[in-house]
Amino acid sequence: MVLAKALRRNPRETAALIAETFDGGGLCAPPEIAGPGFINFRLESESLAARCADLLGDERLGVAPAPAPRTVVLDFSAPNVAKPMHVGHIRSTILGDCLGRIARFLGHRVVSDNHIGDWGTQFGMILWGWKKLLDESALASDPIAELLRVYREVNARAKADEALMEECKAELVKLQGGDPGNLAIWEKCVALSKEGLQRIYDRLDVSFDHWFGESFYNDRLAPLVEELLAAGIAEKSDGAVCVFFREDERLAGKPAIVRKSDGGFLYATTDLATIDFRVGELGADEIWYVVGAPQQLHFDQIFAAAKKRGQTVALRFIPFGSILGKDRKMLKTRSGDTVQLADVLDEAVVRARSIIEEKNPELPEEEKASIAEVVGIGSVKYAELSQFRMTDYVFDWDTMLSLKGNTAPYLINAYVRTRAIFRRLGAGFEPGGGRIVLAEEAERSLALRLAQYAETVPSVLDDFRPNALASYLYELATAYHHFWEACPVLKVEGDPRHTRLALCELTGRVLRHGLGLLGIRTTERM
RNA sequence: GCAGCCGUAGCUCAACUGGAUAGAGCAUCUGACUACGGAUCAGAAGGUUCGGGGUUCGAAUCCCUGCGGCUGCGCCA
Repeated sequence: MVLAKALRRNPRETAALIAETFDGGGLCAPPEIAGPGFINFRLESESLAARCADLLGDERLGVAPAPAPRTVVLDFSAPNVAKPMHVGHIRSTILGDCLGRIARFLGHRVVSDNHIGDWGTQFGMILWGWKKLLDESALASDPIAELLRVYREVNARAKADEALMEECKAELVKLQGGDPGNLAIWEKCVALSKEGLQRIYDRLDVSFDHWFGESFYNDRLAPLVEELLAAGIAEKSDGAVCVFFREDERLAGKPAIVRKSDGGFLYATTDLATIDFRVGELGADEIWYVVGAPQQLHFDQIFAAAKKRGQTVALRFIPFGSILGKDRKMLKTRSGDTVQLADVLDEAVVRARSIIEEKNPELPEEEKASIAEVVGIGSVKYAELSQFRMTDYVFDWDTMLSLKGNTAPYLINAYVRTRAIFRRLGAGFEPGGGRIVLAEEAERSLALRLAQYAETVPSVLDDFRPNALASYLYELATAYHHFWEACPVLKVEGDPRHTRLALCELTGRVLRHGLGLLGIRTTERM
């Protein structure tokens, strides 16, 4: 129909012409024309069966590597130092990690860089609090919690006390001026925070190639601003240095400030310096920013400024919406605080554990614990990845840990069932154990689904939609359950048995692999 | 005020970027089992895709407009 439109011809006639001249070469039956001009190709069972046999021998499960691999610097997670990660960081961390896994699998060179907020105004308050409010023993037992307590308290006090706010600013100025005492405290804070963050990343199975935080760029900022001024890209305005975008209708009234009137720099400055570094030192062809949607304007400005400087690197902003509570407001605890990521993970594991306890109490303790970890963390990740990143979504334990529907437990369970067959069989899959003959409709539709993995995985990167992969896996699991109901495996013999074992084996592999691309582990039992 | 994102079943979400009768899950109702793991499956019901125009063979999707929600808008990050 697209072709007919371009040729300005009748869609049905065009379709008929194509259908007549098409030679399926044995792959599929003669095409049929339907509706306003659709052409339906029906795969022959033999070619579909041959495809399954190929997939069984293919570690990549049919997914072709990208024809033109790129070097992608992936900017995600990026929490602030001395503040705990809260649920808002969940999306960036999980989405970014997943996109990195998929890009790597497709053959791209992915350099993940955790651009942590380890420099900035918040350190004025932290330094003041460190000196006046710090509880050393609390710091020793739980550094992150103590840093948070201090930060919150100073923040609350400073809001109501202008003199205190000035003292905080003075501490910041000392730090920025290189005061040894403040620098030492700052370094200690950063080190402690990194340890705490790493523990969460370990649990999430997320890792980074680099942690080039904001402070890494400190001595590159002044020269950058001078260069911008010299090139006529930036200009002075009310004492500050700004980049204006007068030629751009949308950004015309919204300059990016790269140096404050007091001489300080801002995150726009850092972000521009960061682009230089990533292109120059990391060899980036593309930079992907997995950052919340509210930062849209900021990235529009940064990208426009980079373009003015002649940067040709492909800059991609990958925004996402907010996580809401059941009241449809930003997720908060009962006491009104932001919800901490570590608490979310703990609760997910506890809830998963109690479900396992109920369903399968006879499993060994140790196995129960590890299953609970996989299912709990997997559920949190899957809830995130299974929906379109831009929609604000409602955080709901019962939905994400449900054993039914589009959830991690359902998918992991489907995988477990594929393994159960072979456990019962007492042996692994034997590729030479017979012929694959797709006789039943449930076998055919499952095989078709399996063959579609090849096209589903690359499509995720078209618009950065992991939910497309999630939804494929869910449909695969559903197809497998239909097959399971309709086609007994171990009660038949010969080719039907081999065919069904092959389908179980392939389904298991695709589920495990696909969940792996989402950053979710599987278990053999649950 | 200006800009961005969003608005789909009672609820939570899809819809391969312009295609066929808009699909799932939850909740509701009806069925199947002494089960190769029922942690399952079959079925029913549920819709003016926020309203109104437009573009075309064809619109949830693109354009215009109104309404509603969220977010951002020169010296925080």
